[in-house]
Amino acid sequence: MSSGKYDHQAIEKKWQEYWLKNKTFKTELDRSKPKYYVLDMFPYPSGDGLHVGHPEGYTATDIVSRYKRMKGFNVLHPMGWDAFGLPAERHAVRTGEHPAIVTNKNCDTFRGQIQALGLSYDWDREINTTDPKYYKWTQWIFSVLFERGLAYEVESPVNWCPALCTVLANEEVKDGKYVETGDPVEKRMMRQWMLRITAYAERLLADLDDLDWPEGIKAMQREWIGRSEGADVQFKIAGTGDTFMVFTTRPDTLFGATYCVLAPEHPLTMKITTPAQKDAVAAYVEAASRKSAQDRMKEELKKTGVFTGAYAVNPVNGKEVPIWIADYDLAEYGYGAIMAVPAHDTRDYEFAKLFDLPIIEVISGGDIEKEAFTGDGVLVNSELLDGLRVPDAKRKIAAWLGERGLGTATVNYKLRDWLFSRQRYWGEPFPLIRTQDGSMKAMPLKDLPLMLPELDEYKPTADGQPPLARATKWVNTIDPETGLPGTRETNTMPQWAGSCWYFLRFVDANNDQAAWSKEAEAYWMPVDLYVGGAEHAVLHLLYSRFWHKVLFDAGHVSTKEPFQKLFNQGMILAYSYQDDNGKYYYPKDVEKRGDEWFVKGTDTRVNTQIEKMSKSRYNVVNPDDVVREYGADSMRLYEMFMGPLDRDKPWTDEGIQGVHRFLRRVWMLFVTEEGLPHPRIVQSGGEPGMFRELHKMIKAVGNDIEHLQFNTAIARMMEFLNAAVKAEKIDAAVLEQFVLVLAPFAPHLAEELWERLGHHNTLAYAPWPAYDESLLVEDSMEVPVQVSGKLRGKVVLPKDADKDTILAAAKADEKVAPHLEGKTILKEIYVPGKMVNLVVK
RNA sequence: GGGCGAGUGGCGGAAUUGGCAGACGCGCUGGACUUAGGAUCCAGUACCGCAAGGUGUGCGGGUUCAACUCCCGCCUCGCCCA
Repeated sequence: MSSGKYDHQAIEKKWQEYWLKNKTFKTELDRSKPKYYVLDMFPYPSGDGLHVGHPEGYTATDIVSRYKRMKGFNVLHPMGWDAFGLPAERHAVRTGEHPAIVTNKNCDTFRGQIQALGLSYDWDREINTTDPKYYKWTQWIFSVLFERGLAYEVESPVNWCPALCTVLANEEVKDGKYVETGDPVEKRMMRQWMLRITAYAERLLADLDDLDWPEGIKAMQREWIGRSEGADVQFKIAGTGDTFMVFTTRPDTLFGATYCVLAPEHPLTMKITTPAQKDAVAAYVEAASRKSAQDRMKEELKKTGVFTGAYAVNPVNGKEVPIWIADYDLAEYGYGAIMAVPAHDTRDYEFAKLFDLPIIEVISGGDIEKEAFTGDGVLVNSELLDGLRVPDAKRKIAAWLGERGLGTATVNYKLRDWLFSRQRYWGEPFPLIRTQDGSMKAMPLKDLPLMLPELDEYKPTADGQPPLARATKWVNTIDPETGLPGTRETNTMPQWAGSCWYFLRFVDANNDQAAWSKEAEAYWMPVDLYVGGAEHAVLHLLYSRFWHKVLFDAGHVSTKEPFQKLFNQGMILAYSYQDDNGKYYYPKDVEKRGDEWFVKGTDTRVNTQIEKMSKSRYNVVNPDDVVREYGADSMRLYEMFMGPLDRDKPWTDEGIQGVHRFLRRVWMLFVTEEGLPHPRIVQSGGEPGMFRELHKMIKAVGNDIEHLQFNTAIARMMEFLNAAVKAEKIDAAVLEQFVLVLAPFAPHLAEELWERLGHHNTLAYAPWPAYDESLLVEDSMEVPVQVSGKLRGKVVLPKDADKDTILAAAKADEKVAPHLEGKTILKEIYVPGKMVNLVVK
């Protein structure tokens, strides 16, 4: 490396090897230092390799990690693989190859790509959710849940995806399709494992308050949990002994209930339907079973329903009201039955208008001829409630119902229990044995892990059972404790399981006695900074919080929440090029002529737009190419310089050239064309102004890193460089400190320059430079002068000039004076050091 | 319909508490050095205007000596929930 060129490939290879060989970023438990735990959402290692979106969050956390190390923190910064998942299983079904083989290959690819970015992970803590040494503990945590009564089996309507031969959680289904693949999803009754997350609804909601998370994410979780206060009210079915329960947030409007609605899945639906209505109701139920919950909510706009012929008795006044079946009432919410008060509920109002059902006003204040009135008002037509306002009426009617055993005040949640089983091979087996007498028990820790059996084929069986059913020897086992024959569960856990606790494994990743030690957990937890995409706003973050709280209750962890501060990086978008027929073109195949874009060498005009990167849009940027051409330091710097971390922003090739140029200019600040130390570096003296530039920059960059504002931090370094290249001579101490400030951002280049400045050890643990506030003060100040709010001139004065001096100078300024001519000064405002404003008439 | 977020030059974006709008970078224009430039360096670059000056942070109002920033009413886009 004797040449004077900035050879990013050689420099980056050299330092990446150095860091790995010397285990520079290996972290030990060290109580003499304050800890800082910085975590990335670990990736699913797909066959496509890393995407430029991944390094965005990873670079941000890496900068924070490197900065915190220099600030004297003991930093835990680990990486691993969320490696169970469908693509590997599909590959196995196709090829017969064990999914572990392709999974491990993909992990190797990801690791290599991540190491090529110079990220400072402690690779001794790498984890892989598919490793039996890892999933042993996932199974153990499941048994903790099981033993605490939080896991149960149920026969329930599930989202069945025929294309995948598996069920999906509600959260994974949108618009009747699997969100990941777009395959259609239908309803089917199946035996399933559920986790009782609803038991934690209240705490999952309440504990959000103390977290340093984006408000939007907290709002989404609150929305998802969906707490509402109201009452359970019992309705009788006229002429029979049957009753059904409804939950309502508006028991005060009971006197306005003019009909009831049962969900198509409600157990009474067919039972109460009169013979005349049987056919219509049956057809309706059948049609509803084909739609997903999301579809049904969407279709509220065009409401549908059918009359059962039966009537319910309103418990408050004994009036009979018709019972309808409609799919705007979902079986999964509340009791699958509602009382409808069209006068005061928008959806009920629309339904009543459509089917010509009566509308009775019970709260005055609106105009129910026109629309439902949902606001507060005074009760009318409600006997004992007349004259009360809504909140008082709610209290009174709840008490009234309670006294008569007709209802109770209750809290209801939208959150449902978590459907926790999948009909797949490539997931964690449930550590359970069902013995002949039908009882179920969790396997003891000493018998874990329960390994996945080897199979000849990974397809579901011919009769539709999950792939694990093929392993008959594995399924039919002997309970080692009782010696009785038993069977194993053939479902596996969903992909969320491994990611629900991986942050805990990182604190003690190689422990084979326990999932983690108490000491390590107490020292490292909670995660101080967790960075990832907003797409995990609800699912992963809610599931992890739930497991963490269970582990907290069981005494296994010491904090009630896992992630103290959360930050969501934005998406990296890219330009795409599409002709009028919708066909996409690669960026290399289009060119700009004037203001328009064309397919190269043709007259085919293309439209440009900024979109999410995807293979089908031909606009994916491959990080390997970027690293090869510009280097990892340029890649890191560019992704941080593009804009605020939390915002979506488009990738441009010119942009990365800009930061690459910056790094090259930094190189040339230190190294001559011959590869020698630049003569501007002097041991003493040098341009005195550079000290102030340096200290200004140190202060600004440190502050920006603390606030995750990397784009402005980089701008500050660019300003410093612009000043430095103009200086004849610069003190070596100034440049040395500049290298340290640059190090978290462009660590390879910084290490190389640090070595060339005569150091023999890595700068990873060199102290972050301190800035001297007294050096930041300028001797003179420039004060802008406004006349009636308009900028007219500027005066330069010694920094200790007093108000009178400044005002006098302002009035005398040659640019300002003409604007005062012939006017009266009404007011003189001086904001110290900032501004003069002379208000004239 | 509700909640959250965003809207600033040709482009990405800056602007601690209201105090010089456009930092920094890209692009573009002109120039220097060059066989060459996609290297490097210098100068310029919000808009209108020859200039003096005027106008400008999605739109319309308001508060203030002073508003990208605060308040009221709208518009557009994104996400989430209905």
